[in-house]
Amino acid sequence: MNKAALVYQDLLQKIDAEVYPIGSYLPSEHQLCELYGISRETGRKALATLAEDGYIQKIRGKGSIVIEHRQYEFPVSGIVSYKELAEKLHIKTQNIVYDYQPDATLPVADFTSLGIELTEAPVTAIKRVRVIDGEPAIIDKDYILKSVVPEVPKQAAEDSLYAYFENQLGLTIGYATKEITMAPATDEDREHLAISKGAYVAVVRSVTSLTDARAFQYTESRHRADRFSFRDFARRTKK
Amino acid sequence: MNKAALVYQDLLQKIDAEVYPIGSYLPSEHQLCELYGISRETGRKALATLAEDGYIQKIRGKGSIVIEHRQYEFPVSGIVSYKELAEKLHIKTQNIVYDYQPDATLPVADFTSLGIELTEAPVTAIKRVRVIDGEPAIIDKDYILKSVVPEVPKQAAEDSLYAYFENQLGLTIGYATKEITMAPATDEDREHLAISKGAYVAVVRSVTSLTDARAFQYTESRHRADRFSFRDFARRTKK
DNA sequence: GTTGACAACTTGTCTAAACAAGTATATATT
DNA sequence: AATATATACTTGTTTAGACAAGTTGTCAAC
Repeated sequence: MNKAALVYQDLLQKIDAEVYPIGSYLPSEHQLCELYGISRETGRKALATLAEDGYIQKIRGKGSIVIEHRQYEFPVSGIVSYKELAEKLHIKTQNIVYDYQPDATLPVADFTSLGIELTEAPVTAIKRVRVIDGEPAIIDKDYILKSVVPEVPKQAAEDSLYAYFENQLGLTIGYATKEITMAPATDEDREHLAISKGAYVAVVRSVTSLTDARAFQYTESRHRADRFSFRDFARRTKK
Repeated sequence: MNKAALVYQDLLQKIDAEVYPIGSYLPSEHQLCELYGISRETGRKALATLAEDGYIQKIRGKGSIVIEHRQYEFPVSGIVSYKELAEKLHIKTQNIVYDYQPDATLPVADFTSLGIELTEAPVTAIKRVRVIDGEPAIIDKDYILKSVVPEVPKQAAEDSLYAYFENQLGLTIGYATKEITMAPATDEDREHLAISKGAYVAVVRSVTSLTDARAFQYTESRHRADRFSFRDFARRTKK
């Protein structure tokens, strides 16, 4: 890990431990240089990341003040795998694969020189129910491009897809785009989420890409309304 | 504006104009130095911001590739004022203030040395209906701390609160935390949003702070389910 | 007491340089 | 033909320094 990331971690840990409580100021950039034996720019990078993640607010002429930061809330926030979150929050969760299609196809947008073209691409299609504290809360429908991941063992889906991609295959996830909407529950939703007729679900559609910019996974998550929560931190930027 | 921001804008404009289409590479960092007469670190800052905002993906050893970027979708994304979004998307919108309380109070969390204390703080309370293309779509309930903004004219609420804070008062908005949940529609929702019994609404609660880290505004937005959409771009970070 | 200038802090911006590390291509070797 | 190697690109990390600009307290002048 690089120096800036190490300083970031150390400062974050001290913020969590209230060595630097909410409302207090972190050491100045010059002090960070001496404390950690780093250059100012390196310290500034650590501070910039803390600001980006919503832990501090930098104030010119004054310093970096620790601001209130709400922890991750289940189940959608940033791009963290379901299992990582569950472990972080010490929640009992279960993963039931109720549909597994190793040889399906999916229409995929292809960016050719002249506009967008739709082509049928081979995918592995997986449907899962996420059970939280004994109650079914989320349906996940995953479609994984075979051109990037030739096969996805059923066992990987029952455990953690992210762990399989990153630890087993050595792929590195880069970024994802997400869209959240609301929709009336379908028959499939009602069956697996145990909800009544006329109820609504939160639908989260996302496309995940690797660090080399290859999009390889499309996911549709359907959440029970009473269990759904999404938290976000945004900065006002004038550009 | 600083050099990095100027380069950011110029590159972004060229991405939009497809001088650098999706899938192509931007000029290398060394080339940016010559093109814009800047140092490498300055160019890297522009690129880092483009990556943060989801326009490019940097690949070590290769370059910065332009990736697909979905435009803002109405109505919640980042921290942009309602009016700014409406103008950007050329949407006909109307702003009806149906409740205006210049002298209300709100329980506010106070972070003392020993835990959190709730105190009643004087606020201006405003309730508005956002009408999009002739249809009521959102209810906004705003509570603005009088200790920061002594008074909010009704006219400002009918126009744009952000414009009033930033242009009239010279305040600079820094950041906001948001939480999205779903809830059954209340009588108030049904009355102003013209929806039927048993329907659901998307609830967006947010706290907005200034750049000096003073939280000064609490907002609860209630969206008609069929009009609600939220888009997000997230990077996978290993820390 | 109030004001104003100053000094000493803070963060913001920008530069030039060096080295590490990943990618791609041409070239020589087998 | 296949393989290894050199090398010329790319981005990633880190440093040391300079100057700009916002904040705060001190102190002299009024």
